[in-house]
Amino acid sequence: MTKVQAADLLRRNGIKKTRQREAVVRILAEAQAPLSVDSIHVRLRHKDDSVNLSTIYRMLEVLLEKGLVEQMHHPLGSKFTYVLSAYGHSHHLTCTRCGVSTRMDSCPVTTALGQLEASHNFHITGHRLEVFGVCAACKSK
Amino acid sequence: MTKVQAADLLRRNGIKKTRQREAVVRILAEAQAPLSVDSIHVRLRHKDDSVNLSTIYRMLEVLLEKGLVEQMHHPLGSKFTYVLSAYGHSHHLTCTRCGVSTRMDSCPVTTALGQLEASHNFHITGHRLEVFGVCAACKSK
DNA sequence: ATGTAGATGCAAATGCATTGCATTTGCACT
DNA sequence: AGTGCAAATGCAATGCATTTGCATCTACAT
Ligand SMILES: [Mn+2]
Ligand SMILES: [Mn+2]
Ligand SMILES: [Zn+2]
Ligand SMILES: [Zn+2]
Repeated sequence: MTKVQAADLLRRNGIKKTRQREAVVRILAEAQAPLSVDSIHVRLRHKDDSVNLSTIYRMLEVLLEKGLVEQMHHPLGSKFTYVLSAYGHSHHLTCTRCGVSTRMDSCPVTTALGQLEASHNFHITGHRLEVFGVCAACKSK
Repeated sequence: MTKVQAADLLRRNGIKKTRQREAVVRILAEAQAPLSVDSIHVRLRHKDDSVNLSTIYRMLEVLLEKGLVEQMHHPLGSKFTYVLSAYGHSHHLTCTRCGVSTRMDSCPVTTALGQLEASHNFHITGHRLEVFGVCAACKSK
Protein backbone atom coordinates (compact mmCIF):
# COMPACT_ATOMS: atom_id res chain seq x y z
CA MET A 1 0.00 0.00 0.00
CA THR A 2 1.42 3.38 -1.01
CA LYS A 3 1.55 6.45 1.18
CA VAL A 4 -1.26 7.93 -0.88
CA GLN A 5 -3.50 4.91 -0.51
CA ALA A 6 -2.93 4.91 3.24
CA ALA A 7 -3.75 8.60 3.42
CA ASP A 8 -6.93 7.96 1.42
CA LEU A 9 -8.06 5.20 3.75
CA LEU A 10 -7.69 7.59 6.67
CA ARG A 11 -9.44 10.52 5.03
CA ARG A 12 -12.34 8.41 3.76
CA ASN A 13 -12.98 7.32 7.35
CA GLY A 14 -12.67 10.77 8.86
CA ILE A 15 -9.43 10.06 10.65
CA LYS A 16 -6.93 12.84 10.90
CA LYS A 17 -3.87 12.12 8.79
CA THR A 18 -0.49 11.98 10.51
CA ARG A 19 2.89 10.53 9.68
CA GLN A 20 2.41 7.97 12.44
CA ARG A 21 -0.98 6.83 11.26
CA GLU A 22 0.06 6.45 7.67
CA ALA A 23 3.02 4.41 8.79
CA VAL A 24 0.95 2.07 10.95
CA VAL A 25 -1.65 1.53 8.25
CA ARG A 26 1.03 0.70 5.74
CA ILE A 27 2.63 -1.86 8.06
CA LEU A 28 -0.74 -3.52 8.56
CA ALA A 29 -1.37 -3.51 4.84
CA GLU A 30 1.93 -5.21 4.09
CA ALA A 31 1.47 -7.89 6.72
CA GLN A 32 0.21 -11.27 5.67
CA ALA A 33 -0.77 -12.25 9.23
CA PRO A 34 -2.10 -10.67 12.43
CA LEU A 35 0.46 -8.39 14.08
CA SER A 36 0.97 -7.60 17.74
CA VAL A 37 1.41 -3.99 18.76
CA ASP A 38 4.97 -4.74 19.63
CA SER A 39 5.76 -6.25 16.25
CA ILE A 40 4.24 -3.23 14.53
CA HIS A 41 6.49 -1.11 16.70
CA VAL A 42 9.57 -3.10 15.76
CA ARG A 43 8.80 -3.03 12.06
CA LEU A 44 8.41 0.73 12.19
CA ARG A 45 11.73 1.23 13.94
CA HIS A 46 13.34 -0.94 11.35
CA LYS A 47 11.98 1.35 8.68
CA ASP A 48 13.31 4.42 10.51
CA ASP A 49 9.75 5.60 10.83
CA SER A 50 9.48 5.18 14.56
CA VAL A 51 6.18 5.63 16.40
CA ASN A 52 5.61 5.62 20.14
CA LEU A 53 3.98 2.49 21.56
CA SER A 54 1.11 4.41 23.15
CA THR A 55 0.40 6.05 19.87
CA ILE A 56 0.13 2.68 18.19
CA TYR A 57 -2.26 1.45 20.88
CA ARG A 58 -4.40 4.55 20.55
CA MET A 59 -4.38 4.35 16.80
CA LEU A 60 -5.51 0.74 16.80
CA GLU A 61 -8.31 1.68 19.16
CA VAL A 62 -9.51 4.18 16.60
CA LEU A 63 -9.23 1.73 13.72
CA LEU A 64 -11.13 -0.80 15.80
CA GLU A 65 -14.00 1.58 16.53
CA LYS A 66 -14.26 2.38 12.83
CA GLY A 67 -14.24 -1.33 12.06
CA LEU A 68 -11.10 -1.03 9.96
CA VAL A 69 -9.17 -3.68 11.88
CA GLU A 70 -10.08 -6.93 13.56
CA GLN A 71 -8.66 -7.56 17.00
CA MET A 72 -7.87 -11.06 18.22
CA HIS A 73 -5.74 -12.76 20.85
CA HIS A 74 -2.51 -14.30 19.74
CA PRO A 75 -3.44 -17.98 19.81
CA LEU A 76 -0.36 -18.99 21.75
CA GLY A 77 0.97 -16.03 23.78
CA SER A 78 -1.24 -13.50 25.54
CA LYS A 79 -1.13 -10.41 23.37
CA PHE A 80 -3.73 -8.94 21.12
CA THR A 81 -3.06 -8.95 17.41
CA TYR A 82 -4.58 -6.95 14.59
CA VAL A 83 -5.33 -7.32 10.89
CA LEU A 84 -6.83 -4.88 8.46
CA SER A 85 -10.43 -5.95 8.04
CA ALA A 86 -10.28 -4.58 4.53
CA TYR A 87 -8.91 -8.04 3.92
CA GLY A 88 -12.24 -9.35 5.12
CA HIS A 89 -13.24 -11.70 7.87
CA SER A 90 -10.58 -14.37 8.16
CA HIS A 91 -9.16 -17.22 10.18
CA HIS A 92 -5.67 -18.55 10.62
CA LEU A 93 -3.79 -21.79 10.93
CA THR A 94 -1.16 -21.41 13.63
CA CYS A 95 1.81 -23.70 13.98
CA THR A 96 2.40 -24.69 17.60
CA ARG A 97 6.06 -25.44 16.88
CA CYS A 98 7.23 -22.26 15.17
CA GLY A 99 4.36 -19.86 15.93
CA VAL A 100 3.78 -18.85 12.33
CA SER A 101 0.21 -18.06 11.27
CA THR A 102 -1.13 -18.46 7.78
CA ARG A 103 -4.41 -17.14 6.54
CA MET A 104 -7.20 -19.52 5.48
CA ASP A 105 -8.95 -18.50 2.34
CA SER A 106 -12.45 -19.29 3.52
CA CYS A 107 -14.51 -19.57 6.67
CA PRO A 108 -15.43 -23.13 7.59
CA VAL A 109 -18.22 -22.25 10.01
CA THR A 110 -20.62 -19.78 8.43
CA THR A 111 -23.15 -22.37 7.33
CA ALA A 112 -22.97 -24.41 10.53
CA LEU A 113 -23.64 -21.30 12.60
CA GLY A 114 -26.78 -20.47 10.69
CA GLN A 115 -28.39 -23.67 11.90
CA LEU A 116 -27.11 -23.19 15.40
CA GLU A 117 -28.76 -19.81 15.68
CA ALA A 118 -32.28 -21.14 15.53
CA SER A 119 -31.72 -24.02 17.94
CA HIS A 120 -30.25 -21.85 20.69
CA ASN A 121 -32.50 -18.78 20.54
CA PHE A 122 -29.36 -16.69 20.36
CA HIS A 123 -28.78 -13.93 17.82
CA ILE A 124 -25.31 -14.54 16.40
CA THR A 125 -23.33 -11.44 15.44
CA GLY A 126 -19.82 -12.79 15.04
CA HIS A 127 -17.31 -15.49 15.73
CA ARG A 128 -13.63 -16.23 16.11
CA LEU A 129 -11.92 -19.39 15.02
CA GLU A 130 -8.30 -20.38 15.45
CA VAL A 131 -6.85 -23.60 14.20
CA PHE A 132 -3.68 -25.16 15.61
CA GLY A 133 -1.30 -27.72 14.29
CA VAL A 134 2.06 -28.31 12.68
CA CYS A 135 2.97 -26.49 9.50
CA ALA A 136 4.51 -28.07 6.42
CA ALA A 137 7.97 -26.73 7.23
CA CYS A 138 7.94 -28.06 10.79
CA LYS A 139 6.51 -31.41 9.70
CA SER A 140 9.47 -32.09 7.44
CA LYS A 141 11.98 -31.72 10.29
CA MET B 1 -18.35 -33.40 42.31
CA THR B 2 -17.67 -34.73 45.79
CA LYS B 3 -14.45 -34.37 47.74
CA VAL B 4 -13.74 -38.03 47.06
CA GLN B 5 -14.26 -37.73 43.32
CA ALA B 6 -11.96 -34.73 43.21
CA ALA B 7 -9.30 -36.60 45.17
CA ASP B 8 -9.64 -39.51 42.78
CA LEU B 9 -9.17 -37.33 39.73
CA LEU B 10 -5.95 -36.02 41.23
CA ARG B 11 -4.58 -39.39 42.27
CA ARG B 12 -5.40 -41.03 38.94
CA ASN B 13 -3.33 -38.36 37.23
CA GLY B 14 -0.40 -38.53 39.60
CA ILE B 15 -1.04 -35.14 41.16
CA LYS B 16 -0.32 -34.74 44.84
CA LYS B 17 -3.54 -34.26 46.76
CA THR B 18 -3.95 -31.10 48.82
CA ARG B 19 -6.87 -29.22 50.31
CA GLN B 20 -6.25 -26.43 47.81
CA ARG B 21 -6.24 -28.66 44.78
CA GLU B 22 -9.35 -30.52 45.76
CA ALA B 23 -11.10 -27.22 46.28
CA VAL B 24 -10.10 -25.84 42.88
CA VAL B 25 -11.11 -29.00 41.06
CA ARG B 26 -14.49 -28.96 42.73
CA ILE B 27 -15.11 -25.35 41.75
CA LEU B 28 -14.27 -26.15 38.14
CA ALA B 29 -16.50 -29.19 38.24
CA GLU B 30 -19.46 -27.19 39.49
CA ALA B 31 -19.04 -24.45 36.93
CA GLN B 32 -21.19 -24.48 33.84
CA ALA B 33 -18.92 -22.07 31.95
CA PRO B 34 -15.23 -21.14 31.65
CA LEU B 35 -13.91 -19.47 34.80
CA SER B 36 -11.18 -16.88 35.19
CA VAL B 37 -8.56 -17.39 37.87
CA ASP B 38 -10.00 -14.49 39.74
CA SER B 39 -13.52 -15.86 39.73
CA ILE B 40 -12.23 -19.20 41.00
CA HIS B 41 -10.51 -17.28 43.78
CA VAL B 42 -13.68 -15.42 44.68
CA ARG B 43 -15.81 -18.55 44.71
CA LEU B 44 -13.35 -20.25 47.02
CA ARG B 45 -13.34 -17.36 49.48
CA HIS B 46 -17.07 -17.40 49.46
CA LYS B 47 -16.96 -21.06 50.44
CA ASP B 48 -14.52 -20.32 53.28
CA ASP B 49 -12.01 -22.52 51.54
CA SER B 50 -9.62 -19.80 50.54
CA VAL B 51 -6.66 -20.49 48.28
CA ASN B 52 -3.86 -18.13 47.37
CA LEU B 53 -4.02 -16.70 43.86
CA SER B 54 -0.53 -17.93 42.94
CA THR B 55 -1.50 -21.37 44.02
CA ILE B 56 -4.49 -21.32 41.72
CA TYR B 57 -2.32 -20.17 38.82
CA ARG B 58 0.21 -22.91 39.52
CA MET B 59 -2.46 -25.52 39.90
CA LEU B 60 -4.06 -24.63 36.59
CA GLU B 61 -0.66 -24.88 34.96
CA VAL B 62 -0.42 -28.44 36.19
CA LEU B 63 -3.94 -29.33 35.10
CA LEU B 64 -3.15 -27.82 31.72
CA GLU B 65 0.00 -29.90 31.24
CA LYS B 66 -1.93 -33.03 32.12
CA GLY B 67 -4.63 -32.04 29.69
CA LEU B 68 -7.27 -31.91 32.38
CA VAL B 69 -8.38 -28.36 31.65
CA GLU B 70 -8.72 -26.30 28.51
CA GLN B 71 -7.38 -22.77 28.58
CA MET B 72 -8.96 -20.02 26.51
CA HIS B 73 -9.10 -16.24 26.41
CA HIS B 74 -12.18 -14.60 27.77
CA PRO B 75 -13.88 -13.57 24.54
CA LEU B 76 -14.52 -10.03 25.73
CA GLY B 77 -11.99 -8.99 28.43
CA SER B 78 -8.34 -10.02 28.41
CA LYS B 79 -8.07 -12.79 30.95
CA PHE B 80 -7.60 -16.48 30.49
CA THR B 81 -10.44 -18.78 31.47
CA TYR B 82 -10.50 -22.49 32.20
CA VAL B 83 -12.88 -25.43 31.93
CA LEU B 84 -12.44 -29.05 32.94
CA SER B 85 -11.76 -30.91 29.74
CA ALA B 86 -13.37 -33.92 31.34
CA TYR B 87 -16.46 -32.23 30.00
CA GLY B 88 -14.97 -32.73 26.58
CA HIS B 89 -14.03 -30.35 23.86
CA SER B 90 -16.55 -27.55 23.78
CA HIS B 91 -17.46 -24.13 22.47
CA HIS B 92 -19.51 -21.30 23.88
CA LEU B 93 -21.98 -18.70 22.81
CA THR B 94 -21.12 -15.43 24.52
CA CYS B 95 -23.55 -12.56 24.90
CA THR B 96 -21.89 -9.24 24.12
CA ARG B 97 -24.49 -7.39 26.20
CA CYS B 98 -24.41 -9.25 29.50
CA GLY B 99 -21.21 -11.28 29.13
CA VAL B 100 -22.82 -14.62 29.94
CA SER B 101 -21.47 -17.72 28.18
CA THR B 102 -23.47 -20.81 27.43
CA ARG B 103 -22.06 -24.09 26.28
CA MET B 104 -22.87 -25.44 22.80
CA ASP B 105 -23.68 -29.10 22.75
CA SER B 106 -21.72 -29.90 19.61
CA CYS B 107 -18.78 -28.70 17.57
CA PRO B 108 -19.75 -27.08 14.27
CA VAL B 109 -16.33 -27.30 12.65
CA THR B 110 -14.91 -30.80 12.97
CA THR B 111 -15.98 -31.95 9.54
CA ALA B 112 -15.01 -28.74 7.78
CA LEU B 113 -11.53 -28.92 9.27
CA GLY B 114 -10.94 -32.41 7.97
CA GLN B 115 -11.18 -31.16 4.42
CA LEU B 116 -9.08 -28.13 5.17
CA GLU B 117 -6.23 -30.26 6.43
CA ALA B 118 -5.47 -31.81 3.09
CA SER B 119 -5.69 -28.60 1.11
CA HIS B 120 -3.23 -26.69 3.30
CA ASN B 121 -0.59 -29.34 3.97
CA PHE B 122 -0.96 -28.54 7.63
CA HIS B 123 -1.42 -31.15 10.34
CA ILE B 124 -4.33 -29.94 12.47
CA THR B 125 -4.15 -30.78 16.17
CA GLY B 126 -6.79 -28.52 17.66
CA HIS B 127 -8.97 -25.49 17.35
CA ARG B 128 -10.81 -22.84 19.29
CA LEU B 129 -14.12 -21.33 18.36
CA GLU B 130 -16.02 -18.57 20.08
CA VAL B 131 -19.37 -17.32 18.97
CA PHE B 132 -20.74 -13.89 19.85
CA GLY B 133 -24.18 -12.46 19.84
CA VAL B 134 -27.16 -11.47 21.93
CA CYS B 135 -28.74 -13.99 24.28
CA ALA B 136 -32.45 -14.68 24.60
CA ALA B 137 -32.72 -12.69 27.83
CA CYS B 138 -31.01 -9.61 26.40
CA LYS B 139 -33.00 -9.83 23.16
CA SER B 140 -36.28 -9.52 25.01
CA LYS B 141 -35.25 -6.23 26.62
C1' DA C 1 8.06 -41.86 62.49
C1' DT C 2 11.08 -39.58 59.33
C1' DG C 3 13.08 -37.44 55.17
C1' DT C 4 12.47 -35.26 51.08
C1' DA C 5 10.48 -33.52 46.92
C1' DG C 6 7.26 -30.77 45.94
C1' DA C 7 3.32 -27.43 47.33
C1' DT C 8 2.00 -23.14 49.47
C1' DG C 9 1.73 -18.17 50.82
C1' DC C 10 3.43 -13.82 50.48
C1' DA C 11 5.76 -10.10 48.30
C1' DA C 12 8.16 -8.52 44.56
C1' DA C 13 8.77 -8.61 39.65
C1' DT C 14 7.16 -8.84 34.96
C1' DG C 15 4.53 -7.97 30.72
C1' DC C 16 1.00 -5.96 28.23
C1' DA C 17 -2.08 -2.30 27.94
C1' DT C 18 -4.01 2.25 29.44
C1' DT C 19 -3.94 6.99 31.10
C1' DG C 20 -2.58 11.95 32.59
C1' DC C 21 -0.35 15.70 31.16
C1' DA C 22 2.64 18.95 28.76
C1' DT C 23 3.74 19.77 24.04
C1' DT C 24 3.13 19.54 19.09
C1' DT C 25 0.52 19.23 14.88
C1' DG C 26 -3.24 18.90 11.40
C1' DC C 27 -6.53 21.41 9.37
C1' DA C 28 -10.61 24.54 8.98
C1' DC C 29 -11.17 29.21 8.53
C1' DT C 30 -9.87 33.61 7.52
C1' DA D 1 0.03 32.41 4.09
C1' DG D 2 -1.37 33.17 9.02
C1' DT D 3 -4.18 31.97 13.18
C1' DG D 4 -6.77 29.19 16.55
C1' DC D 5 -8.16 25.17 18.45
C1' DA D 6 -9.28 20.40 18.84
C1' DA D 7 -7.08 16.42 18.42
C1' DA D 8 -2.71 13.64 18.27
C1' DT D 9 1.76 12.59 20.19
C1' DG D 10 5.57 11.30 23.42
C1' DC D 11 6.87 10.21 27.76
C1' DA D 12 6.30 8.71 32.29
C1' DA D 13 3.34 6.88 35.52
C1' DT D 14 -0.20 3.62 36.40
C1' DG D 15 -3.29 -0.47 36.25
C1' DC D 16 -4.26 -5.22 35.99
C1' DA D 17 -3.23 -10.09 35.01
C1' DT D 18 0.18 -13.33 35.51
C1' DT D 19 4.73 -15.13 36.98
C1' DT D 20 8.58 -15.81 39.99
C1' DG D 21 11.88 -16.10 44.21
C1' DC D 22 12.13 -17.59 48.52
C1' DA D 23 11.15 -19.15 53.15
C1' DT D 24 8.10 -22.33 55.18
C1' DC D 25 5.01 -26.18 55.29
C1' DT D 26 2.98 -30.75 53.93
C1' DA D 27 1.94 -35.09 51.46
C1' DC D 28 3.35 -39.30 51.08
C1' DA D 29 6.98 -42.99 50.05
C1' DT D 30 10.06 -45.47 52.79
MN1 LIG E 1 -15.47 -17.25 9.99
MN1 LIG F 1 -14.73 -27.80 18.09
ZN1 LIG G 1 5.74 -24.37 11.98
ZN1 LIG H 1 -27.09 -11.47 27.37
